[in-house]
Amino acid sequence: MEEKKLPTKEENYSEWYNQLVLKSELADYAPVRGCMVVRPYGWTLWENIQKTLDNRFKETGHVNAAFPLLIPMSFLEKEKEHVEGFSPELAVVTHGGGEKLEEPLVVRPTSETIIGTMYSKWIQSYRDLPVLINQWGNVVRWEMRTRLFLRTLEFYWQEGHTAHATAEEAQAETLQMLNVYRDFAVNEAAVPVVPGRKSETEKFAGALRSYTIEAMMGDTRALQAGTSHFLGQNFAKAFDIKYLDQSNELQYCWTTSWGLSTRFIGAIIMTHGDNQGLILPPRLAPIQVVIVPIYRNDAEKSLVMEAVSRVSAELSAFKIKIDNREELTPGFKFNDWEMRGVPLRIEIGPKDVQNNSVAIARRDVPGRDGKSFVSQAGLENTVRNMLETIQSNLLETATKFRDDHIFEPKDYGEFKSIISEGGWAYVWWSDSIENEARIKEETKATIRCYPQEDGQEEGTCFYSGQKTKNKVYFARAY
RNA sequence: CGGGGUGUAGCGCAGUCGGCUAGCGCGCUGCGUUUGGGACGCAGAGGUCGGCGGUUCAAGUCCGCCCACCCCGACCA
Repeated sequence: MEEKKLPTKEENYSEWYNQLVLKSELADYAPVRGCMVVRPYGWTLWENIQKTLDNRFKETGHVNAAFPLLIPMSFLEKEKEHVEGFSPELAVVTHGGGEKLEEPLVVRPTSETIIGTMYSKWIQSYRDLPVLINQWGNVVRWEMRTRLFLRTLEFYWQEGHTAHATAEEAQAETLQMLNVYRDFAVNEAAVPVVPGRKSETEKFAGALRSYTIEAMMGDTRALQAGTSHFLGQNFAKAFDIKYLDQSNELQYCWTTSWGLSTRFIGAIIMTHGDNQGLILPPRLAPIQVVIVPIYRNDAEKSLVMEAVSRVSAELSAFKIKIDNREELTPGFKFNDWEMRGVPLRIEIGPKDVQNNSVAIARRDVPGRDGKSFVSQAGLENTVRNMLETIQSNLLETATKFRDDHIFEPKDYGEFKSIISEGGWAYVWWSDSIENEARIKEETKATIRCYPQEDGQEEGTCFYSGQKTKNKVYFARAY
């Protein structure tokens, strides 16, 4: 069974990641370079992410809508920084219906421009505000180097676009949605993240301020797992989004945008996966419990299957899968479902029927230690408790891993060895675009975020030696 | 776009000082035995050797051009 074996995580991280995505049947390569086919197992995971996030969006007053895939080129050109930021990675449609188009259309890389255009029509009065709309969809960015889930030419995401009467309200929305992402990452995906503000160089093209949740992957590299942008009045002015306020004066709106993509699936894989394969957080897993029946002959089979259907009925509150494939041995199935990250496995064999028990194995605890025998009585509670234990254990393990790899270097020498040996540097930093660029050039590390605004304490910048109130995380990133 | 690498069965590969009918492992199909940690036996199916051109009695193998993909950089959610 050479084919099912994964490269080890430690020896070849990217190969491990790639094989894991392919073999667990989350995704496959598409016949177009850099594009990805999300397979049913992966898409179900994405749907669970969607449902969870969508609920949070609704709870915070947002509604969903759909905007076009194709955007006139001129729309993008209305905001200078925006078009400069995105033009290198645009896919452009030049022909339609067999004829050359008068104006080329771009396949949306993000929808600020088309949504802004619509908002300028829809918004007239302060009574129309705020507008709180989200869109689930796909976008295309012509990236040079791609990687399944992490960076593909086409990806699936949600993008929220809101318009407000005041800067304060828009800023509050930006931070609220950042917090929705943070909460989702930590409490649903068990991915510990550092929320914070992006540096000037790293911010979104056209934004006044960008915020991010940064996650640490199993190789200690950082991943931007979700972003929320305060766009100020940049897009409102470019797209003429204006309203009459209560004193009958014309004002520009303040807008925000925020997004989280299928990249987050990559974050889950790289945060929790081990040498055995995926480990999916119970709250998002497409299959939470797999039941593997074990029998030697028809007599045993009918006894066992009878118990299996009783147990599965008992567990109807969970997402369960009965693996009744006849042609495969139990041992094979154990490994198969472990590779695909199913949090709990229940084995039911003749002995269990006799003892009114089941064998239950935790994916997050490798080997025999994770396996125990429990009574069929009260199984629903047992399973619920174990899933919760797994969920919190994953978060705990990932948080410890992250914290163990964050260091506070005193000087640039220490900084360089931390970055090259694998870790994040948490340092005092006095803003300097030139110094930031030099550090990136020399170490490949970038500022991941400013975790706090307006710190009270003061320290000495590790690079320039100047006094500063800001601390930042530096890391190599995906 | 720079540097490196690979294209031979669904997947992973061997075969490359030209040579006769192109091979191995896994997977796939059928039958039988198996089944509590990646089962075994027997019998099968499956290939324009990435493409085009050249050299030769003879090309998967040598030469030229092209194409695709992967890895490392610059760019990015």
